[in-house]
Amino acid sequence: MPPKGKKRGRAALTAPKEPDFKDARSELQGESKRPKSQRVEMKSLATGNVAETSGVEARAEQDRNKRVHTHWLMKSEPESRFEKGVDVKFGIEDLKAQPNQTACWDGIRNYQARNFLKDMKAGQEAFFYHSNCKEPGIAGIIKIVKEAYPDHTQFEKKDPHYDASSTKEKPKWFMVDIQFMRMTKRFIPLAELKLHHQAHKISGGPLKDAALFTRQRLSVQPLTDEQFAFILSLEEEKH
DNA sequence: GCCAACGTTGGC
DNA sequence: GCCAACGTTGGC
Repeated sequence: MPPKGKKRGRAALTAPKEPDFKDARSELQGESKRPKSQRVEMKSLATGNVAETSGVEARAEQDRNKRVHTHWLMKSEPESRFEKGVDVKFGIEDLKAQPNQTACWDGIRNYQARNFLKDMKAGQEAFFYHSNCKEPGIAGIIKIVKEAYPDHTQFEKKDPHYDASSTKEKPKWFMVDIQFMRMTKRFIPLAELKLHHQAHKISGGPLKDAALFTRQRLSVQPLTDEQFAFILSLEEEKH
């Protein structure tokens, strides 16, 4: 099962300071747009009933455990691009070619994306999204088959995503294993999703606040049940 | 290849 | 702790 991972994803090559977890919380509820004072209050509410634990990390983990993200969208690049001499290409066809059609999702070096990886539960489904390519959009459906564990590439000096500031005792970056489920019945282009997003902003439809548009650069993002179902329904349309 | 969006860094 | 400069993401 443990797949041999392929390099993928784009991420900061530098090693940023440990982040601010509050911004990673409740993105879909638009919490980050609240005034600071309100955010602080929510934070203490969220942590007030956990007297035992302390520390930003532990609280953030508990906050995440309360969240109910059921579906995901994961971006990967299907066309060759070299990062520190290494090709980071990993399209859905590359996933299909892996042993067991399974791979580890390594190379994520953004805290918010990492936190979403940690939220993932085995069995949950995600869209496999092709980014930074001729035609960006959703190509297929994958399933989480192994929950978050340390990303080994952070310790490998030659890896484009090596992070000198991380230790095996306290790894900074995590990955999950995912397995190919199926191609979508047709490729669903970003341009089409964007049209729905625009329409839904007016009608109040499910893509109104989809992270794909509101968190433009996030490479691992949650979808609500409604968003996932809506996008799936687009498969049936003729184009 | 351009460049808007946006996350991170570091000076103050 | 603010915020300008910088670097990356990723569509077009």
